[in-house]
Amino acid sequence: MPSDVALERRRQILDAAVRVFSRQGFHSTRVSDIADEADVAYGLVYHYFPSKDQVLDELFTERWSLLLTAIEEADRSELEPREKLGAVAGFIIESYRYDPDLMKVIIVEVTRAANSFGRTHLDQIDAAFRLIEKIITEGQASGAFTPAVDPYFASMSFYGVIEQLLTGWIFGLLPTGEAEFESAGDRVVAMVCDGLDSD
Amino acid sequence: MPSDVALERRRQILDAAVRVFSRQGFHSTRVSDIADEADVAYGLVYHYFPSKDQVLDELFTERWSLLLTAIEEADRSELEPREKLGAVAGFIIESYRYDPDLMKVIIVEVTRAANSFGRTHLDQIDAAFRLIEKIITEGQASGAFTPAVDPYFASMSFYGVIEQLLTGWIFGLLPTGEAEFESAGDRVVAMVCDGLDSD
Amino acid sequence: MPSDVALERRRQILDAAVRVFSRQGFHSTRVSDIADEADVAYGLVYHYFPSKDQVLDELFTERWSLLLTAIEEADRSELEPREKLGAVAGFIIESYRYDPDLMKVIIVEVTRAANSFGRTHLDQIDAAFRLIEKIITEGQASGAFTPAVDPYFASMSFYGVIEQLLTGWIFGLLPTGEAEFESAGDRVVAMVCDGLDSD
Amino acid sequence: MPSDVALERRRQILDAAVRVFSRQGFHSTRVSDIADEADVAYGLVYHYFPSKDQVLDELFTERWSLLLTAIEEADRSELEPREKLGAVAGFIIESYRYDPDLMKVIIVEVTRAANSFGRTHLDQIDAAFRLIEKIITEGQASGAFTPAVDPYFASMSFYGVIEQLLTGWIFGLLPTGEAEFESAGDRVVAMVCDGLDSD
DNA sequence: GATGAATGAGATTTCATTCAT
DNA sequence: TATGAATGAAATCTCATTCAT
Repeated sequence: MPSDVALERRRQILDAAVRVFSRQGFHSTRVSDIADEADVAYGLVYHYFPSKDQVLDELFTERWSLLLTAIEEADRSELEPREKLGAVAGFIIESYRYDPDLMKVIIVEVTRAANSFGRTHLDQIDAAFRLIEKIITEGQASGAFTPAVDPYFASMSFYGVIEQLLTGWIFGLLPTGEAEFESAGDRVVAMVCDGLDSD
Repeated sequence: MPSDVALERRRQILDAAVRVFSRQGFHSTRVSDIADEADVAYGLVYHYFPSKDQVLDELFTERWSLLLTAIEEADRSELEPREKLGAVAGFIIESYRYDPDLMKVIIVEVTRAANSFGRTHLDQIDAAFRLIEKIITEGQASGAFTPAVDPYFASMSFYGVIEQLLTGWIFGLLPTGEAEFESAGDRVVAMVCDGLDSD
Repeated sequence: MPSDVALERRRQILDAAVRVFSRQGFHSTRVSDIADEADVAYGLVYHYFPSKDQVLDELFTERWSLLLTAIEEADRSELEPREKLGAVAGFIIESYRYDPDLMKVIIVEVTRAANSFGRTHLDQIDAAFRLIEKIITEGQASGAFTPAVDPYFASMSFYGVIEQLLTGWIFGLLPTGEAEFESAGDRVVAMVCDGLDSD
Repeated sequence: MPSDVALERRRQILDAAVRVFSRQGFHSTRVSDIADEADVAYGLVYHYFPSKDQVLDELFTERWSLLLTAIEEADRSELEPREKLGAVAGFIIESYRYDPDLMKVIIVEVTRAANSFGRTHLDQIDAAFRLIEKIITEGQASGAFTPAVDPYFASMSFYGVIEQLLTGWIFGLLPTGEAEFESAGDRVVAMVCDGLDSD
């Protein structure tokens, strides 16, 4: 039963880790950087986490489980299929708006890291794709979505568009700002649902 | 004027690097691993490349410039806009089919590596997005594509779908095989151009 | 004037330390291991002992002073010289029978540790050799023992045989059991006093 | 096929390790101490040895295998049983005379280290006891030695006396010098074979 | 060109000890 | 007395890079 102050310290370290991982990347971050950023002693990081890897693992899992919950909720809602996708996109975009550093870390260090963290968390990552797939399958059943596309492929495409959007923001290739964040969800949904072709 | 045998050695080392980078990831790969895989002496790697980073840089640049050329060629062709996108997607998919290790390395180690190689090569990466954007802009001008979407955003979405497709293959989430490679380009184009919505 | 409960706690910690030192060796034992084994809080070890070294120091001194007393008593007794040596050997063997972990710690961590605890406690160690030497010298004076051997050398030899016996038990090279413990003292004395040669 | 210079470097490091292990003890020796003493760069130690432990392992095994060979040779010789024991004692004593640091390291860090190196090398250690046992058994068969003592116990006793002698030298409790080294073997044999009792 | 030994800066991790409560 | 969080000084080991041959 960890005390409140202990939980606070963990949070302090996790938050600091997000900032330095985001700034320097996981591999260029030394544990001492995390400790310095958190303004705690070196060893305290190891008091709370067994390893540097575990810090990232926890950051990822914490946030990703929220994402899974959000997709499940969208799926269970009374929304139209297209709106469900909008809710999912909106959640991810809001996550970025709220804590861009954390989302940057997740996208840069985990979801494509096929030889390290991505492999470790593959089940969790795929769980999101499966949940989105479910929304699409239901949309196809209801006639909202075309049956012509494989729903799992469509799920990955949808996620790919969102991740590329965030990547654009991270790299500074796409503009950020209130207006952008507001409209981004709709643009993603329009892109994926309406497609490029005219008419 | 490097001799033929020298060029062969360079190639030998680059090809070996692709294999080990793909297998272990860039950070887990030691220079000695590259040398061992290439069956050359340790120091020879440094005879041909100034650093381990440069090996990856060269692998990326070599392949990415082919991609840029391919997109330019597609753009200059007489194809319909939608077919031009199909040509681009097809080129990337063929690249993966031909040398999955190399494409894995590029996607895993470069295009999202916002704090290292992705940042270094951002201009080259963005150049691809700009070329694709051009195709889309022209498609909008000709009436083939809807003017409702921002062409640069559409370009990134298009690329995001392809990269996610390859990521699915890399992680083993999507099936690979002749049939899949054959149809993949069309599926990407259909996804991006027709969208999910029925009719 | 430490309270009874305080003395109990000290004992609890010392006894736990014996078990973990014996099991893992002094260097592989963390202070937290001692605390865990003793079922007390981490910091309490430092409440009772100034350092981890001091715990071992105290374990050694406590037991070794009993040994010194035992040898002195044997010397002061009315026994024959050979029987005095038997009493000394018997005491050490009984010590092992009674608390093999403690004797293991003493032999493994102290009496040969020429660069650490053995050096620190050299006076106490040598005091034992001197007392045994005294018994032998008296035996030589009384004609029981041959004057041909240097009594200090003989003392060390006698102790060396006993320590090797215990080492054999510790390593599992020599069998342990009631019968072995019962006969061991006589066998040591026979070895040292009668020698190997026949007749 | 390591080159001559490579073998020389290994030797240089091993010899330096003997000196620092002997001076400070294994646990108080940092790898940098070995490197400094050998006058080589830090990393070179790891170029030749996978770990600090392996350095000690090699030192022990190298010397101990010589001891095993020496005991085997003594056993195979035409000497009387008592003289065979003298040859064994003499070899160990000469080993100490020739390289006291190495023998100190072996006795202090290995042969009693029941939780670390002693356990690891138990088979090699016991092999020595078994070979000595064989000499004693043969002595009993020939009538030279009394059948009253268990030969394995006698073997350990014999070794215990020698190791205690060396321990005495190491601790400075027993005088060293040419005369002592010369006579030591005979004294050990006299002690073990003739015993303490007069006639 | 080719070799692989040599270098040493740093990274992670451990853990004895201190200290605030 | 008792607790366990906090500290930070090492220690081991890695490995990119250099260099002598």
